[in-house]
Amino acid sequence: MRPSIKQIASALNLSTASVSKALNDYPDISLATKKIVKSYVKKVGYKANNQATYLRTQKTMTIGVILPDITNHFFLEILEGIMSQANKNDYTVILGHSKESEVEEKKLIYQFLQQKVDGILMSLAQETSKFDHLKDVIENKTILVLFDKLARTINCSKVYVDDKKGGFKATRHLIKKGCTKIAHFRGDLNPQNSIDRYLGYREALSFHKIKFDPNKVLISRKGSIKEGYLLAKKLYESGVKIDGLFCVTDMVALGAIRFFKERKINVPNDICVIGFSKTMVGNFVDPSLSTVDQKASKMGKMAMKLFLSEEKILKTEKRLENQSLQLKTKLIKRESTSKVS
Amino acid sequence: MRPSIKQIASALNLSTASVSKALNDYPDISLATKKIVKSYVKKVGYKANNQATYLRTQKTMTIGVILPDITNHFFLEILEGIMSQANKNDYTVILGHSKESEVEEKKLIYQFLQQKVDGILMSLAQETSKFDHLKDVIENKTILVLFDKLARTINCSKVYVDDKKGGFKATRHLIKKGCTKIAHFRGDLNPQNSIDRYLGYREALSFHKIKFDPNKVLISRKGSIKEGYLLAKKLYESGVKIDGLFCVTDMVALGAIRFFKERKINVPNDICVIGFSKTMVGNFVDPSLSTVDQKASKMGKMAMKLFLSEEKILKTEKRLENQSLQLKTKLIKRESTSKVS
DNA sequence: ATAAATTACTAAATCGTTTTAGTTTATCTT
DNA sequence: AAGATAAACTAAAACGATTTAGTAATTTAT
Repeated sequence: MRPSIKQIASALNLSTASVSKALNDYPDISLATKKIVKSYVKKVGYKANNQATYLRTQKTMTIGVILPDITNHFFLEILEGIMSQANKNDYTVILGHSKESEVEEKKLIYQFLQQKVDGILMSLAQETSKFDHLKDVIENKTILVLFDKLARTINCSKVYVDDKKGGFKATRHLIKKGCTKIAHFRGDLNPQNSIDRYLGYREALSFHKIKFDPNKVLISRKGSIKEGYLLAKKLYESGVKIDGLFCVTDMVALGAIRFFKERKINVPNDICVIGFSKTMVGNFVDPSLSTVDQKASKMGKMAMKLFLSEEKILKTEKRLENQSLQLKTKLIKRESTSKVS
Repeated sequence: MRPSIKQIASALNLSTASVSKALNDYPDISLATKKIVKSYVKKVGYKANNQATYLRTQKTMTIGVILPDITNHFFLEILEGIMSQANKNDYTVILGHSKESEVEEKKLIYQFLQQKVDGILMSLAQETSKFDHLKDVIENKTILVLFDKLARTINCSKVYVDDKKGGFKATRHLIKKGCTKIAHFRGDLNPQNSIDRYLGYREALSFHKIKFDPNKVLISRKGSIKEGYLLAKKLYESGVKIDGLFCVTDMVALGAIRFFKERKINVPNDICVIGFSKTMVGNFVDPSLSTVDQKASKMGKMAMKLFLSEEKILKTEKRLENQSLQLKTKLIKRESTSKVS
């Protein structure tokens, strides 16, 4: 077992206070003893016990991360971004998986508060509609950073993507490829993201003087492949003719493409299809899927950076001061829209 | 801020000892006071401070999980399995990402030991060749459970897949489809997994009286899509004719298929291809990829269960007693081998 | 009626650190 | 040379829980 400060102190004929101070570079310890302590500590492999340290400092050097869907590559890239930044700054990451459930999300938050994490970085579950648990985080003087799916009304740091502009870019891309009858499979009404993408779609249409047709807009609630397939089928059977399709997520787009393939409708020549999110799969399917990159990894990195800067302010000024950050999207052109117009 | 036991004690005119005992159902506290304490605690929302509790109990109720590649869906399914079990048993999961690097792996282990996790569940990085850090885990009386990529010589709990049988099944499947000239893109020499898959391949060949041809075996070091592509090219240009291909991972298989597509070689009719691991993508590509399912989620679940049973023994008998578990694989037949023989 | 046993509590130590408020010794002023 | 200052340490309290050993009040046994 690793030695404690007490054992080190008695081995070096010093008080525990001096050992602790030497290790933390207090000015009232002589350079000579600092050297002795540090070299001895290195020799025996002493490491401070984090839990004990917390008791005095109230800092655990851990953050809690809650993801709504751990199997979604988008969130994993975010996680990757968070973790690499966390590591650099000696933070440990506790992971929670809300499975898009509000109940699980709440449980995780209270578990994390009990673990005394220094901050919680999270994306809200689809379901989540009440935000009391988020307020509790702030009331516990724990830093809260929301990313991707967030609550506008909560007063905390936020990182999100300019979905409207993203929707605009996707739609404009289809228009530039010569599409004039562009459908949109939008997301549910609840999370702001899909509303914004829809608004971007509308804006691109009106910007290019294309008349908006509500019959070309269908709602996907779950954003699954299956739903994409079914919506494409529904649209096809309704007799509405299209030559372009912008889907709220890559998964929905993949489902739609699968349907078109079955009906021998050629993508991109008959219909151009574009998704949203740059999921991994999109690169491997045939045709490869054009999409809008949300820069997931950067999002994670930024979320962690916002946490760090808030932590700094909290330390010096004893108050939470938050900041918001909007990231730009990037159009990824691939085969599913590579029609020559 | 949440109240401490001290505040609760003084509010109820009790000692901190009695409050603590009441909450932990000690027999020397009357039922009446237990009721009073518990209802009061519920009212004010008291939750024990985990860090403080640890100091006496030496239990943090956290486990550390180290994954070599967080972007690999296989490991995420394992993580999912671990986390759902962990949640059920009130454990918190700390996540580490070794990025297939031995140095990072070591750093994470020592970070976790410092955090005083109750156990470490991990899969080794490709690179890892020395195991001193694993021994340190055990010496610190911390439970160690290895899964997937493991070190045979380390005395700890293990969950792994019967790779040899898996390789056998994959190869036999190709043979049943009528393939007689079966190539194998095997993994590197280091991790046991790829050796075993290779041995399964050999065994299936000899079982079906097909002569082994070393020219049909190529080594993939990184297991990437690109490498699969290059190996297929290399084999093709070497003039060796094949009608079946078993790849050490799905990624390698995808790369190979990409090459065959470019050369207008039809999969599965000209060459049947099968991968290993059941990654997500395999289901979406065209043709969809046959593979060997490693039951990742179950693996995670089992890893956590082994931890829990070891924890139980540790608590009662104060010693580490480990256990190993081998899981069966499952053949997933899809389009890439759907030739009619 | 007295000793023994039981019940229901509490005081205080403890876990491993950090930090405040001293204390001792040496050094500097004037 | 006496008082002030500075340097280099230490004692002890504190963080928030758990647990051992002990105590007072009540009940039981003889």
